[in-house]
Amino acid sequence: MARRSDHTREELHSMAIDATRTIIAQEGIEGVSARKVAQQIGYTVGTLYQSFENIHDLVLHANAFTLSEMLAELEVSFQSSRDPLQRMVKLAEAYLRFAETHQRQWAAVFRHSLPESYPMPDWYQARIDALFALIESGVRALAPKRSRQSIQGASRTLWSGVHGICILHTGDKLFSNRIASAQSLVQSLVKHYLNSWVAEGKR
Amino acid sequence: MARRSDHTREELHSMAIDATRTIIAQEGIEGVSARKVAQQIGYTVGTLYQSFENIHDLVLHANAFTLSEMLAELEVSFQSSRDPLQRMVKLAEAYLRFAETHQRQWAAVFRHSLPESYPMPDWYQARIDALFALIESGVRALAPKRSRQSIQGASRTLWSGVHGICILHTGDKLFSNRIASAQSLVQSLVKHYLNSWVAEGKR
DNA sequence: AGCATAATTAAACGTTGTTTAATATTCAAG
DNA sequence: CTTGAATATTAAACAACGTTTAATTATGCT
Repeated sequence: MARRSDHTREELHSMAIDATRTIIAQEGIEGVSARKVAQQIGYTVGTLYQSFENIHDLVLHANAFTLSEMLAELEVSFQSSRDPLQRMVKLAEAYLRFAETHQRQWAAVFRHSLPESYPMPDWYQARIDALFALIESGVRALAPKRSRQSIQGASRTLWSGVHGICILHTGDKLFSNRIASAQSLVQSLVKHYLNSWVAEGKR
Repeated sequence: MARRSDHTREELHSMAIDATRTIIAQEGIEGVSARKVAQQIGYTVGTLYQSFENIHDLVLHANAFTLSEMLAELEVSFQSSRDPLQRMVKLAEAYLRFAETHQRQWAAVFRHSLPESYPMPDWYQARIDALFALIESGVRALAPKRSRQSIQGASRTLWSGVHGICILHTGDKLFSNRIASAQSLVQSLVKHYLNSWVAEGKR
């Protein structure tokens, strides 16, 4: 039996999250189970339930980690270009690249649905907000004069679109990418949408 | 015990699909289970497994039904306007409206992931192809001179975008729609993207 | 009527998330 | 130190899940 002095509560917590992330990376989110995680960290399920409310809580923590990783990469890409439009293209490409590189982790984030009885925690929502804040700042640079509402709308429209391409690209096989690579789709979307949206603002 | 003369194989098949659709509509795809479906049609699980390979097969049939319903509605909307651009806007709006109206059914279609050991059946893929064919025909009307490749790319880009908006809207985790309605996002996406894409073809 | 065929069921298996009571460990007070 | 309260950990249980099995029941054919 593992002794309680072997690991602190905090250590246990992060060990479980790490194990969950490993399982997701190897088998996808469907492969995650309380028993499997427990076994991987050398404890039993009961101990796991001392650190996490339920399995959703655990997966949510693993997914939050993924979101943070992604945000870090996006921020690097964001800085990689000075031209505002090019910056948005780079950002979208980085988003797609992350989805491709960390397919299962990324899928876990956006496929995992929690029961309506279990509302999304604030600390998790904060990650998503940070993501959209980055996008909005990029869009704002393209049209500094436009209203906050307008910028928010364009950001959400654009990023929903980028997100949609990533979903249909990585997850399902809605289209074979022999015709057009996902990257070219993303480029097409960002350039054309922002092109017309910026022009609208100058009319 | 239900007698086998009570219902033909075909009746059983469609009874099970109907029951599945009802459960999805009421409780979402998470509420579907073999036992629940079996009980609702007055048989036991074993009988269900005589009509369907596994639970994925059953859900797939229910989802195919949903896709057909959606396609029918989209076709009506497609005809509702003569102007090619307006037609695409209507099409996208109809897609969003369906996603809103049949939230759980629509979510079931796009959240259900089948194991990689179980490839998507042709009859299911055919539904998706029909959907994209409709979209492509609308895009082609906007730029008849452009290459098949180009039209396919634009169609997929655009519809991935529309799809993404619907996902983030109905899941409504990502943004509160008090700023901009999903409908306005969809309109914005379709108009601006096609605007610039069509212009590019005329350069 | 009787036999073969097929449909249906009840029961089982292994898995899941979660809870429970019992046990083991820690920590503080005497 | 020892004892006792507090807590961590475990093993076992529960209900529900997908799926398979053997046994039973209904059908169709000769």
